[in-house]
Amino acid sequence: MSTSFQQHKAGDLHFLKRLNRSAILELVRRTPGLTRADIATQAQLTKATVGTGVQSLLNQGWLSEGELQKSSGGRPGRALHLNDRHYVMLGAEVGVHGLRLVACSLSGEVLASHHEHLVPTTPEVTAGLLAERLHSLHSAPSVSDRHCLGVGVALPGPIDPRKPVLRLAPNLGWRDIRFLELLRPHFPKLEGTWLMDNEAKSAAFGEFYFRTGQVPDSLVYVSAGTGIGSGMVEGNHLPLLSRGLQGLAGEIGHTILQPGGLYCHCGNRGCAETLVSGWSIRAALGIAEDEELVESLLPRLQEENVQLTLRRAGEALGTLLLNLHHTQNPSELVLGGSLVQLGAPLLDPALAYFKANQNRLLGTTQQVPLRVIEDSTFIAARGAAAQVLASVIHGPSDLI
Amino acid sequence: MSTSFQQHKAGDLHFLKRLNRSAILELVRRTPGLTRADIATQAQLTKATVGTGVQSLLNQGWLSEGELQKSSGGRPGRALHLNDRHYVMLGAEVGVHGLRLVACSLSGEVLASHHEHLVPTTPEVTAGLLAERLHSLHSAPSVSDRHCLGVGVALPGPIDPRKPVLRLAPNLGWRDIRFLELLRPHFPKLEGTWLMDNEAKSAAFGEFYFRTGQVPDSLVYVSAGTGIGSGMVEGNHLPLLSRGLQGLAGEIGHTILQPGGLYCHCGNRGCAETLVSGWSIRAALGIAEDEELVESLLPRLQEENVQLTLRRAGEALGTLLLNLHHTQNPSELVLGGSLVQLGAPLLDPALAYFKANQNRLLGTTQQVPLRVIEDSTFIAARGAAAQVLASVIHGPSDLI
DNA sequence: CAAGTAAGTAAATAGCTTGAACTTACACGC
DNA sequence: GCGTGTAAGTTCAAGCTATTTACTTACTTG
Repeated sequence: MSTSFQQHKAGDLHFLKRLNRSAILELVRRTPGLTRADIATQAQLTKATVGTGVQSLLNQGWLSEGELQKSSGGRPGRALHLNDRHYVMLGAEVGVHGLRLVACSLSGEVLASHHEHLVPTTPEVTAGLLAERLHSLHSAPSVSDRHCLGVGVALPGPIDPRKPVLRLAPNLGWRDIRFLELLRPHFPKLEGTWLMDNEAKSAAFGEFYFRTGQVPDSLVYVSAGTGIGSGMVEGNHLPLLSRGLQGLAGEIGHTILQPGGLYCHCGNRGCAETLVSGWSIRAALGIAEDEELVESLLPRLQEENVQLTLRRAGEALGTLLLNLHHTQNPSELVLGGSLVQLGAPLLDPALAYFKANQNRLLGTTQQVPLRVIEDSTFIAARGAAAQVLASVIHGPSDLI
Repeated sequence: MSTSFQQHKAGDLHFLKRLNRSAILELVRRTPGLTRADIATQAQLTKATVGTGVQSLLNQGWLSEGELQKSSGGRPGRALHLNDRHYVMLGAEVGVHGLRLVACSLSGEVLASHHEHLVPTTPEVTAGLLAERLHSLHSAPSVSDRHCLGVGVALPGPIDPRKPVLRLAPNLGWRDIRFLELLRPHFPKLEGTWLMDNEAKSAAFGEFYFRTGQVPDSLVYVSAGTGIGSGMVEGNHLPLLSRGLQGLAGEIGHTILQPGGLYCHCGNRGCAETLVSGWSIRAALGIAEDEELVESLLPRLQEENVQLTLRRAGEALGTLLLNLHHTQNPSELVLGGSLVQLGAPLLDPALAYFKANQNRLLGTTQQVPLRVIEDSTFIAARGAAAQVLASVIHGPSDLI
């Protein structure tokens, strides 16, 4: 269960037709307002092919026609946009501290959302509750009249790359859970794509896929919360999300930053998470599990030991970012997760370290764009919805 | 200049035809001995399409027919193989200590090779010498009667992902070199693909692309020599080699393993290369630049300080491997480079650390295959040749 | 030796993109 | 206000590719 679409080795005429439809849709998605003529130029197709392709996408509710462009001497072209009123994707995140749900339009706009706190419990109970909330969201006023493309679920742990199994979620206490199998029976009628993925990977995918205009070649999302994870997306036309052999790609919280350092819950020594993570900050400052970490720390940011702890964690985070820079060198880095809300005491040392050291090797002045997401509440859920959309556009669906 | 082929967003009938030819060729390449019927099943094409496709590939010298398969009740199928006698690719590596060249058949067999030592000099002189050697290789008895698909060059530094520029080769003292532009004028007649890439990436690509039978989903090659670099390849049908925004993907020698540690030549502190690399071992043991590192160390392996130095370097190497495991989690790790020749004193601690700690997080017993290449003299050059082949098969060539 | 089975080939058919001609729609100059 | 120029978008016959169906080939089994 993933977003690595069958690289369709070969195909027939129907396959070619679908490929061209996908290409047209992707072009308009990435560059809203394109005319048929623009598409023909960019996709290397003839006007005729684009014309019929666009017509069928209009009929099926994927695209809508907009205003006329300004003429540049001849007949003005008609702008094309995503039809943002016909389809909807549902996305959800099962986090350590609660459930987050969104209903998304094709362009990534959040039509409706829901967030509730939840103490970690069994997969079955969680699935039941999530199903209930999904049903509510699906019947919300702005959602219920749309065709639903599917449901994506983001989970806090590594996913098997070959089958939809959550291998481990240390902070939920789950292991080898086929979460979709618990969820689907609650939706006997809802057709469409069902998928699940790691939360950092879903978030990375969403941040990449819903981008319009200048799209980066690759993007890494770093999720800093109870644990630290990352996801990398790459490849413009057919975005690829690496999972790795065991789904461990992006488990950067368990890269070693301090050989011989403190013991991590995984059993290794000196993991990044022993230096920067929700749990290590709790441990350093003696904050109990049942207290909200961010809420209890925000009033205490002036305390000296809090400042010191966060500065050290921030330096480790900066090192982690630099190591990603020298391992995957993404075109854009995005930093999210609940720890971001701790603000400057944590982030300033991290960003300062990264900015000061990223160009040492090449000696250039080009800075890798690094974006900090202040409120990442719904980022992973929205990313899971993006994965649903991508699986429909690039996958074997006959909706296109 | 790279191996990220235009993801041909869309296409016409001719494009589809070419796609199917490529798919057939790739299938036979990966699984020699396949029959037309097998191909039809695996590529989801009809017998008729496969028949005409195979015929055209036979005519063009890509495939050859082999023996009849054993019948399973009906007419036996005829085995298909790569025609390993018609084409040739040239690959070269410009290393810190010399030039390595190979001529490769389609299956990756080295038909002829050449290795010579060379003290670092200017790009122009190097290109002139390499051109001379390439000419010799091209006119070697087993090579000259074949059609040459092109030339690939592997270089010891990061390559710009958008244009064929070697941005930096610290150990050669080069910066921003358009090496192909120095090389091509020496070959007024030789048509075909010309490309250059980082040596670890070329090596990774070759190890992945020439594999037959069970092909891993992804592969990381770690090149341990004067510096430390890596390359990752992913995606079975259309192998993708990530370079990153600035070509820094795989510069794992400059990931920080020891915050606040020794200064690296890049200006940062605690880079992996300060702990494990040709130059850091030289520095630790006082071996001069003009001595061959491996040759001078092999007789001294019993010395206590040598053992200690190599053990510490080995532990750092093990950490590096573990960090790759938790960042990219490749299906297979391959370790090459000149330092491998130092053998057990360096490798044992590295492999032991990696094996002991790779499964802590998931708690499984599945071991990631880790292959050590004893003699990696021609690995990168052969990989560059593989990239030439891939660019012909997947690129816009009309040879297929 | 006949029947059965599966691989591979040949010819007619269906479906997609193309190319060229055509229509539409605006801008510009007089 | 009108004619000309330019470019967007549409229409339809033509060309090309994969498929479908029927057929031939070639070996195994009873």
